[in-house]
Amino acid sequence: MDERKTASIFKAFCDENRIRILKMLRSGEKCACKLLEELNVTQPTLSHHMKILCDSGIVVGRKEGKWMHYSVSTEGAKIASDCLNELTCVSCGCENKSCNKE
Amino acid sequence: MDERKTASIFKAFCDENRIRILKMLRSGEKCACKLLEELNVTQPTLSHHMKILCDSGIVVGRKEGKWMHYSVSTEGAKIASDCLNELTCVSCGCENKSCNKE
DNA sequence: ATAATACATAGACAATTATCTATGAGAGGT
DNA sequence: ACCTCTCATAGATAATTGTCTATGTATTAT
Repeated sequence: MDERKTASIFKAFCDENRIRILKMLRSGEKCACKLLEELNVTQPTLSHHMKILCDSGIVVGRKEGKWMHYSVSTEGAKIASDCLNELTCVSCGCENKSCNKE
Repeated sequence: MDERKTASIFKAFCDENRIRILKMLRSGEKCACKLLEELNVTQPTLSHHMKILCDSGIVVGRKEGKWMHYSVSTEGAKIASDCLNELTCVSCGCENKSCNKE
């Protein structure tokens, strides 16, 4: 995966309001209006953050009538997790410095 | 962990040059001068990125004479990984929406 | 058809960040 | 003591990002 794409994935996690949104989504799918109630931002600002979260693949949206329901994407989360592990060599499980050698 | 701290951890991963640096560090500890050779940035810019990486806990520095050697912190990487899993509920291993309910 | 509701998009603006040049600090070599 | 080398810090600047107001687009209710 290229650096640009990797960076875009982790942008999901580097804003305080987006972290708050993700925490709210841990308990399951939430309507945008519900998220809006609990964040001190305007509706367009929430929309902006949801776009970043969806673009990163971490969150998926589902339209239902007038409402948008957002939830954490299991697949997106796995990709992010794998990506982080690959970058930090946690997953290899070895103490060998030569692992992951370029 | 509060949102501010969480965001600061993941800032390590949301810049293309920092991703490149992390990739270089996968093969083990590297001198700053070595990293500088492979990145198209000036020395102060590299220094700036290394500070962010160290502040996030993902990277640790070791001074040796005139040189600074940087490497990925296994502990920092584990914290980041746990943090990501907690945020995206990957680690719980269940399909139950009620898990992680706030 | 009209109005109301929920969300997205456009554009402006302020805060943050990435980058640079210039300089400072510490370590070694002559 | 002086110079050189490596890295950090300070300050300036441009690019990016987060936020707002205003407006547009669907969808639903009357």
